[in-house]
Amino acid sequence: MKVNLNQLKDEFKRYLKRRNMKITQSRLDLIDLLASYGRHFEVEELVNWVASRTDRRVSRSTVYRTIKLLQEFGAIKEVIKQNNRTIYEFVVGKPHHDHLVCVECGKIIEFVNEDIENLQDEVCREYDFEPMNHRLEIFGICSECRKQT
Amino acid sequence: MKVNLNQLKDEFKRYLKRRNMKITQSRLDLIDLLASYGRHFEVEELVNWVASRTDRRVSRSTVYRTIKLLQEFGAIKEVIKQNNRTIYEFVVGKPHHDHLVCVECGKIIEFVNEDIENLQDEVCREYDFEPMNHRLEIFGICSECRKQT
DNA sequence: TATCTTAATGAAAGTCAATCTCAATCAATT
DNA sequence: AATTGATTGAGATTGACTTTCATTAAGATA
Ligand SMILES: [Mn+2]
Ligand SMILES: [Mn+2]
Ligand SMILES: [Zn+2]
Ligand SMILES: [Zn+2]
Repeated sequence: MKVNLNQLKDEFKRYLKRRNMKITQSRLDLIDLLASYGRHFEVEELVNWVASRTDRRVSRSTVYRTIKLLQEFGAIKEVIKQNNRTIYEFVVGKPHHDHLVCVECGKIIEFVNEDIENLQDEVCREYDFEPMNHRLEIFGICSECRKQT
Repeated sequence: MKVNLNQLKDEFKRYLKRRNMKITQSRLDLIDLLASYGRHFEVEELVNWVASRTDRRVSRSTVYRTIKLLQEFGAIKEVIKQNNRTIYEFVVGKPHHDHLVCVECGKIIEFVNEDIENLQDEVCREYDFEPMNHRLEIFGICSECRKQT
């Protein structure tokens, strides 16, 4: 699914205004970068990536702060928590999905399953629980890793 | 579901033997303690709890090492990963289940849903992925917290 | 039982992701 | 342009977890 970046940035600007926050260059740069990044990422990875683009420096602090902000805005999500590491994903324009994680090679497989989603909603209704977000991680061994001896 | 503690400990002892590991007092103490603990827990909580039982000291290092060992043995599982904290559960004698987590009050609600489990297996088959374990966390607001204000 | 081998332990140091502090800077309003 | 207040960067700090290594204890052997 294609996203209109300008439209996204406008929404983000409005979001910042609503929260009495300032529209800074760092924030716009990061949303730009993330929109084009195209894979799951860790924060430290992003810090280095931003640092390698010499045209503008964004500190580690700001990257962490902006990641949190973009989560609240809804543009990114924590999708995998494993070994004290957090893997994020830019989700704008992507339908919701969950993940299979190979514990051997680290490969991440995405899957969409509406039936599971619906059953989750049913469970929440049963417990009068208002779901905000969820994370389903299935850890195991991918087919390629199983082939190797 | 009731578990026979002695039987569990015997299995654990055999498990240790198989791995050429020693049956130590710390290890037996911890499995004893966990079997009677009866709620979700964090490691630090356990460290303190063990420390408060003055009859025997078990160091933080040993608690961490044993937690990992008991995970491999299959007696405990990481069930919630939130805000850089890990919540564990003693699972012997409990049917598999997943969790609703209230982001307001921290309450944890357990639920069992065979349909979701089966659909997960289907997804894994579809991707030729061999699942080892999974974690489904649904974050939201519980009914009590929604009532307030 | 005494002896021997080797794994386990505890205390402290180390690691690493994430957060905090605070002076300097920048956005936005007037 | 001046003012106000949020944001930033650098480095310090936190907190969960791991590692190191000298000492202790399990358990095999005689
Ligand atoms: Mn994904
Ligand atoms: Mn549980
Ligand atoms: Zn793999
Ligand atoms: Zn609640």
